[in-house]
Amino acid sequence: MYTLAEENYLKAIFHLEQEFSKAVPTNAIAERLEMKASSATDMVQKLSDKGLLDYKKYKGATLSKEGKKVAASIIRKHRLWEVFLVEKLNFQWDEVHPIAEQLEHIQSDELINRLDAFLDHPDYDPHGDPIPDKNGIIKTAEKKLLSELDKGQEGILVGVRETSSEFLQYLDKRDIAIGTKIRILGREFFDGSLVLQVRKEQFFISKKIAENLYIQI
Amino acid sequence: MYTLAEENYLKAIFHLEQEFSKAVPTNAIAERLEMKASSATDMVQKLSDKGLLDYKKYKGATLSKEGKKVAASIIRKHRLWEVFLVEKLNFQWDEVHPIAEQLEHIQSDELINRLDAFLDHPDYDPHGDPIPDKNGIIKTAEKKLLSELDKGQEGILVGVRETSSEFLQYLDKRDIAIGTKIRILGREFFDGSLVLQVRKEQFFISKKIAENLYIQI
DNA sequence: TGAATTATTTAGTCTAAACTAAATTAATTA
DNA sequence: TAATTAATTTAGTTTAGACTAAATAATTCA
Repeated sequence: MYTLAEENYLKAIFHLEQEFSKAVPTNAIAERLEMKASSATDMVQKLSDKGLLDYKKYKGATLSKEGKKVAASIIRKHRLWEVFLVEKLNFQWDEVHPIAEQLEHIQSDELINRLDAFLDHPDYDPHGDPIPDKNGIIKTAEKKLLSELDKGQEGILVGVRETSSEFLQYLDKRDIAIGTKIRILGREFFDGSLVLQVRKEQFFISKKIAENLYIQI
Repeated sequence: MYTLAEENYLKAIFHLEQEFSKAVPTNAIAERLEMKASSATDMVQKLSDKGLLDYKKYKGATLSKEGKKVAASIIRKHRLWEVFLVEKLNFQWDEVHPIAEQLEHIQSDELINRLDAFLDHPDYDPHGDPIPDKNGIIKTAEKKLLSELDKGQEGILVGVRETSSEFLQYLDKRDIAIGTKIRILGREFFDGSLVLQVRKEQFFISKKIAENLYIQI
């Protein structure tokens, strides 16, 4: 088994690999985990020695097969617990992250299998993120950022990139949730802001908001 | 907040206080936690400095008011999670302890309050142990060890002292569970063994078994 | 391209929480 | 009660995982 610190590093590197689509700099890892760069270097070297990631000095780190497996299992646990918190305990979707952040480290395969069954084998967490299966396979749905759509296009909100309370409450306030249909009525070139049609209403949203909403067309 | 180690010490001392009904020797704490005596001494001194327990060198430790509160809250969490595991995830009562041992350290009052409500505010865990309320109050039911009953007496099994898998499975095999009615048909003075009536059947049980079953008359 | 800047690593320190071995206090027994 | 044994504490060590400061490598830009 792995320590809490090790698990947090593996998870962070997993997420960062997707952003970078290449080896992740130690600095990025440190920043993500709110630690000093030297701490990240230390841990990356340790995880590399353990075979959980491939690392060349000054070149950044990538997860090994085993590292990916561990990271995916932590993410699976995190997202299943989020579903539990929202579906069963009636938490709001903006409240669950910090609690799932703790629950994801509970060690028991049996527990997770049973939780998965209890929740009816969900495919997505409350933010629209896919839940890896037992083997760590993540189904990646076809989706685009709202900011990439053209005028006239429409689609369904299937996920959010940001998960801060502020952002999620912004959406709640406007009754925009996973599953909401959105059409682009217009776009402002100067600042990238958009005019949307949602149900019978029109919304103005900034580029920053549009860059944090995933749409399936 | 308290560290995992601190929480484990407080919980252990809480339980040991009930066995000793006086200050708990550091050695007993070390034994319970499977650590060396010197480690227990260190931690006891630290917790004493923090005001979580009263401790005089060579005299053992007792929980302070604050220490009791913290310990009770951990035990509350442990027992609520056990109910969840058995009632919702269909675990057997002999499987839940090690998982609850991890879950009890999750920090979120909101989570525990909602879990409590989701479970319909249970009063007892699957082993018959009372669940402390939010304020740490534990309702202690009137109960006796089966080994203390006289011939002819009868009562309901309301709890178990041992919670090892072996013991709980011993009971499962004989269909003895919390709520089962038990009558003492006879007792052997030589070895303290008992003859019981359970439903239509007779059981012979050893003194050791009888000393681990709590009965309400 | 070479100097300046930025990123990364190395070396050494700190703390929590365990340990071993030695010292000390308390309890037991001859 | 004195001597022996048992319980407990103290002193010093170890490890994980953080840190700071200094050194080194990579990148950028004049």
